[in-house]
Amino acid sequence: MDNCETCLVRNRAICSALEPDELRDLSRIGRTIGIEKGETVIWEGDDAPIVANVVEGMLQLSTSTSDGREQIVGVVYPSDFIGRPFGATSGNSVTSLTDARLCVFTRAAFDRFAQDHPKLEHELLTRTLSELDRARQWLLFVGQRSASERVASFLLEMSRKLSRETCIAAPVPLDRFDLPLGRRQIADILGLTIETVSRQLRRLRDRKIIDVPGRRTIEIQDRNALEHESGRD
Amino acid sequence: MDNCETCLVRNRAICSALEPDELRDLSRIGRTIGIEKGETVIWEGDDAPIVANVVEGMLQLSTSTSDGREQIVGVVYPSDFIGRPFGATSGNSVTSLTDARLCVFTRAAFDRFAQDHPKLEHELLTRTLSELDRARQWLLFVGQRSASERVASFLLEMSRKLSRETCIAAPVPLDRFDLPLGRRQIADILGLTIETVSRQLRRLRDRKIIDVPGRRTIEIQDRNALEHESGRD
DNA sequence: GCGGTTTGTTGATCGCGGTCAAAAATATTG
DNA sequence: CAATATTTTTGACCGCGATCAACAAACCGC
Repeated sequence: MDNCETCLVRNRAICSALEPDELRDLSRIGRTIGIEKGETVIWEGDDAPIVANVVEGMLQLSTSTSDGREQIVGVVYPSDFIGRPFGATSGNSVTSLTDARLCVFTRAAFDRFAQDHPKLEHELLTRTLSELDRARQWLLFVGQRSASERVASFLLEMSRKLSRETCIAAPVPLDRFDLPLGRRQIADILGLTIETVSRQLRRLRDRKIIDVPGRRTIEIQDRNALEHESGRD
Repeated sequence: MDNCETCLVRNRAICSALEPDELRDLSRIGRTIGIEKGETVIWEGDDAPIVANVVEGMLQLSTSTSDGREQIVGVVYPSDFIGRPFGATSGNSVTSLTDARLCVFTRAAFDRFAQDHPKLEHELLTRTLSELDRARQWLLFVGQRSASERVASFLLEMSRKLSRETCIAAPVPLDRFDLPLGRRQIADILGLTIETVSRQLRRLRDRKIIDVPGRRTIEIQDRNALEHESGRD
């Protein structure tokens, strides 16, 4: 791998559990790759040969029923870990929503490395436990939230995530930002149709809670109202 | 703890990763308790002081929104592990759906034990990864399945689970069984109302796919048709 | 600039499953 | 066993969000 010292997610990814010399060993078995929007890096049901850290970008995890319906089961951001170590086949596909960069390892090499480094395994365990909690939060979202709540929550989440990425020191949510996703992708993530997303955005605009000057630009005009709409998570 | 050698889940719970002497050490810090139907053993948001193996019975994991709506995010069976080790607060409540028996540990003692036994941690990690997959399957269920698919899947699942419990050697699904749950609980698990569950059961009965001789008794008359209704998972 | 394509918006309609209300079946108690 | 409480079934109705269809706007190559 190129250079862990300058890595954007050095302190937030699983690597943070390792000492400098261990990190060097790990870096020997990995490499970073760039992937472009829309690419699928792991296929559901496959005995996926890789695992990876997300360095940059935004990817979706999706599962589908035998008759073709698809459900987004999660979204991952920089410093998140993707793939299924330790033998089992991956239960979901991983597709990039934006251009992205990953720090990938062959699963075999990663598994071996993990077995020898309990600290890494422990870190992976706590992360997986958190991931499980997030998945269950998502369940609440999909199972209980109305369309308007979903759209409002989504906008707030994006406002947070986008500020985070640009400036680590000051995670102040942005009131104006460009969506990195199209309506189709937003709709998929929220489990709605693009028409419903569009209508909800218009409703929020009519009520002067947000403004949508360009199709991809969002300006939050009344944050409190938006939080209220979201069901105050 | 009383007696790990005769424990019903000795070979299926996390304990299976341990050698006899290690198991003895673990057993020193745990104890089995009986709980009755409806009891909540872990509260959402609490800094839950315990973790446990399920020995007998069936429990639900649930999360709720700030405004009171509740979502069942999982169901656990014998040999499953519950609770949140390593410090974080529990993201969901755990409530027994039937009378149950748990093998409980204080979280502090369990955490310490796990740190000293990487094998146990590894086992816990692989289980948590599987649990994550199950949660994401559940997401698909809640997000995409129609009421009839949900009810059909549920009946098939119960038919499998109930046979498993009675006879480990021959996991042949039962065609006739008593539901351990009332309509209210079934509805909660499936994310439906009791009325809808009732109507779907009647629809299946009318079509001679199942029979419901007593309110809690189910007899599967046409398993293929039922599988077809379930969307063939 | 202009056609063509993709992406997003708006409108009309429909169906699933929720809600409310009441009846029926079953459990529980004295 | 009657009397009450609880659980389940059934019916009537309604609203949210999907679907289908048409239109508008941005993007693209030339």
